[in-house]
Amino acid sequence: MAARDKTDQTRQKIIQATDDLLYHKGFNLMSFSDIAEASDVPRGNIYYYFKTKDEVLTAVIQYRISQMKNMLDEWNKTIPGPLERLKRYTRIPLNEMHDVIQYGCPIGTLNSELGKVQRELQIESKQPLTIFKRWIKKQFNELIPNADAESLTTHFLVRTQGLAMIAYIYKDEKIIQNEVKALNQWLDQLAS
Amino acid sequence: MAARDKTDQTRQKIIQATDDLLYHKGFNLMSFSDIAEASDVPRGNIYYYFKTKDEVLTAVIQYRISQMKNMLDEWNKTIPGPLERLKRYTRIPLNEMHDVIQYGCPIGTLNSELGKVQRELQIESKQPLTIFKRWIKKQFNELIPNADAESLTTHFLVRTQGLAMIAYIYKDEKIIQNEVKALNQWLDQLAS
DNA sequence: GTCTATATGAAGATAGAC
DNA sequence: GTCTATCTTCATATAGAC
Repeated sequence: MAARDKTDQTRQKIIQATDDLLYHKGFNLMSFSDIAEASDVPRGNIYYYFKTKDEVLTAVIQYRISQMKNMLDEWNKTIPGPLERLKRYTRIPLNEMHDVIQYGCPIGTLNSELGKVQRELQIESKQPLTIFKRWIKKQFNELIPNADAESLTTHFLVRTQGLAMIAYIYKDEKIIQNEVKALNQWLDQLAS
Repeated sequence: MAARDKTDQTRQKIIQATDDLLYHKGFNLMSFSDIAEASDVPRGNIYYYFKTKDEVLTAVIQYRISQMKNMLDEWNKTIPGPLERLKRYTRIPLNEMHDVIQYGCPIGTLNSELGKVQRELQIESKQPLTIFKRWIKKQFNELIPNADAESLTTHFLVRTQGLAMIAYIYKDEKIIQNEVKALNQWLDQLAS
C-alpha cells in the first residue's frame, strides 16, 4: 500500500535524523523541535509517529541494533579468522576518528548520560554494547579455545571504551592511534 | 567578620550539596530547585550566591580541585615510592565501588555529558583530570626514568576510565575488581 | 496523514519588599 | 542577607481543523 509506504518512509526519516541528533547533542538536550528540524518533518507531526521522546529513543536503538547486526554479519562472511575480526573492530575508532574526538563513543556517551537518573532507558541503550560483547566473546573463544573469554572480552571493552573516552575529553587523535596500536599488539600476543 | 563567615558558610553548603547532586543527576538534569532542596537554602536565595548555573558548576569544580590537591599532597607525604602511589590511585574505584557502579566516574561522566554541546564547561570540567594526569606522569617519570611517561600515563588513564565506564554500564563490581588487579600487575611488570 | 494552535508545566533568571 | 512573586523561555504533549 502506498499510504503504508509513506508512513514507513517518514518514520524512517525521523529515526535516521534522530540517530545523528542523539549522538551530537545527547538525549536530554535533544528536543522535539530539534528532531522536527533535522528530519524535516513538521514538529506537531512527529507525535503522529511517536507519542513520547522515549519512544523515539527506543526506535533509534532498534535501528542501531539492526545496522550493527548487518555489519557483524558482513564481517563474519568476509573476514576469515577471529584475530582479524577483532582487529577490524578496533579499526572503528580510527575510521570514525573525527566523530569520536568531537562526540565520543555513541554507545558509551549515551549509556553514561542515561545511567544516572534514567535507568530504564539506559538498560535499553546498553543492548547494542551487549550485541558487540557477545560477538567479541565468540571471537576470543575461537582464538584461544581454553581461555577465559569473558575476562578477555571485558578487558577488550574496557580498553576500547577507555580510549574513546580519553581521546574525546582531550580532543587528541594521537591517543586513538597509539592506544589502538597497543591493543592490536595485545591481540597479537594473545594469538601467538 | 561574622557576616562574612555566614556568607562563606552558606556558599560552602551550596557547593557541597551541589557536588553530590551533580554526580548523582548530571549537570543538565540538575535544577536550581534541586540545589535549593539539597543544600537547604531557599531557592530564590541561591541566586544571591551564584548568578547562573554555570557559576555553580565552576565553584564545584574549584572545590573538587582543592580536595584533590589535598589528597595528592597527603599521598606524596605518606606513600614513599611511585609504584605504591600509582597503586593507591587504582584503589579509588575499589573504595568507591558502590558509587562507581551507580553513577560512574564523577570526572568521566561529567566530561562526557558536557563535551557534546557545552564545550566551554567541558574545558573547565577536565581540569581535575588534568591535575591527576600531571601527578600520574610524575610518578611514571620517577618509576622508569627513561620511559615515555606521557604514553604510559595515557594508557593508565584509558584503563581506569574504561573500567569505571564498563562497570557502570553493566553494574558489575567484579569488573572493577578484575580490571584493577590486571592494572596493578601491569604496573608491577613495568617496575621490575 | 498533515499542520496549527494551544494547554501545561518546569526551567533559568530577575525585581523588589523586608 | 533573605524570601516571595514574577518574568520569560522553552520543553513535552494534546486537540482538533483540514
